[in-house]
Amino acid sequence: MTPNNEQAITSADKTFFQLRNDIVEGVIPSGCKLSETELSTKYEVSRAVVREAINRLATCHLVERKANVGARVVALSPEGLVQLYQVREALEGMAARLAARYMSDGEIAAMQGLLDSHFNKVKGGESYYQEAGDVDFHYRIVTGSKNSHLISVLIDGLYHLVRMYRVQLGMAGPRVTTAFDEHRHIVNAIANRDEELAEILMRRHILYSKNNIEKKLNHA
Amino acid sequence: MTPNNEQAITSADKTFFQLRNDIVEGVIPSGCKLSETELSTKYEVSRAVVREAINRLATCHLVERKANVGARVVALSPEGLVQLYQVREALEGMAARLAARYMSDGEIAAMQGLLDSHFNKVKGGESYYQEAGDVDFHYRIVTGSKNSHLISVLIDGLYHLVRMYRVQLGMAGPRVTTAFDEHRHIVNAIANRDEELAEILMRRHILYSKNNIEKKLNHA
DNA sequence: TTTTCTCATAATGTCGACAATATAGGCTTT
DNA sequence: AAAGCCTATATTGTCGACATTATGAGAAAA
Repeated sequence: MTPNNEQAITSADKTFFQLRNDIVEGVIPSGCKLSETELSTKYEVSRAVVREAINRLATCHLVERKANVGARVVALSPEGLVQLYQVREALEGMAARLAARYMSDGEIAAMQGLLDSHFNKVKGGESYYQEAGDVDFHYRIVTGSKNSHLISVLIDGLYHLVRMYRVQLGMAGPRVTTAFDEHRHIVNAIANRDEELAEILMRRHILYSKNNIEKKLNHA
Repeated sequence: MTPNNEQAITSADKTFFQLRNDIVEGVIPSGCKLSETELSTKYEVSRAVVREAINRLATCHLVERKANVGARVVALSPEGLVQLYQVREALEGMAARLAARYMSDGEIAAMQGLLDSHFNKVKGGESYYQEAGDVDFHYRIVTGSKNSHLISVLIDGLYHLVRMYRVQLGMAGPRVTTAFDEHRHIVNAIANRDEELAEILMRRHILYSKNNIEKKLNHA
């Protein structure tokens, strides 16, 4: 799953996390209307809490809100997926560039070690680690950029949408070993402090990933 | 001012716009604590609407919220400005690329006309049009990308922070004619449907702009 | 039968009150 | 006098009730 280092303080936090998970996992289906009263009875909290949770979901682009009408879970579409990956390409490309500039030698070494361990596990046939490893890799690059805007937009926002597409469109997909090679090349560029190359490789990595998903969509 | 095509439906909308403007313009100073009770009496609305407004400000990164403590207006810093422009470079670069791909011939022609009229007005000495023209130009590129994520992150989010830095650090600045040339080159690339060049030029344009601001900050 | 208007209903928006939490100031203790 | 604890107070978090708005069913008119 997603590494959950965010912890719920208030009741609204908890409700937000639960709702977000239910939406990403498809328990609450795409396009579904979110009734405040209904959810408040279901989750056993007041409407104010549900309202705040829904507002936060809206900032993640997981739901869309209309004044005096209500909120609906975002509709998944091929165009939406393309747009999502266009933004990922821009932001994560920059994140890789900044990671090459700002990550400490220790952080880079840790990331290299991570790749090794994931590679061994995947080689041993544990397909679970493919997804988890990919997620972990991208998280480290983004946080390595030390850019608070990049971190919040990607980790608090877009990544949940990415996961939603993956889960609901059944993206377990191959592309395992090739993706690993791409990860390895990116980390090498970062280790060499080659900002330009790191950005280019990350952008191509995401572009390939998008093409792969699009191909599946069209075949289905 | 900012072209305000967003209209307030609910009371929370109105309060949000007022608060946002007061923060950007510095009426509520950077770093200031936002008391819910205080603001609710000042703006003559209930605490619930102030709360919702503050939450929305938090999603714009104009205030920072801590559970059980409250919200403070974001602190402006040289590092924050650098990070802001790093993200702008990535996102607006991609926006220019997509604008070259998706903008209609009519939209491009309109943008060229806009540049002409702004050039004439600035040549006539109306310095107000420098800022307004720059804002308008960047808005058109972003909306021209037809990418809803780019549009919302930039226009609903980062641009208000950009304006806040401009206003409060006194960025009226020269760089008028050179910026105009850069705008012209970018539009030409878009008109030629040269995605690669449009992105590169936009990124350099924003990079120059950042360097210019940094220079001023260091001199002050 | 189709269209339009009206109204009932159910949802969202707003409000004031209460509960839970953080913080500052004073008090005790060493 | 300094440090730590504790209480008073003010702020945020949560709640249920009321106000306002959108929407669909049904009646009336063409």
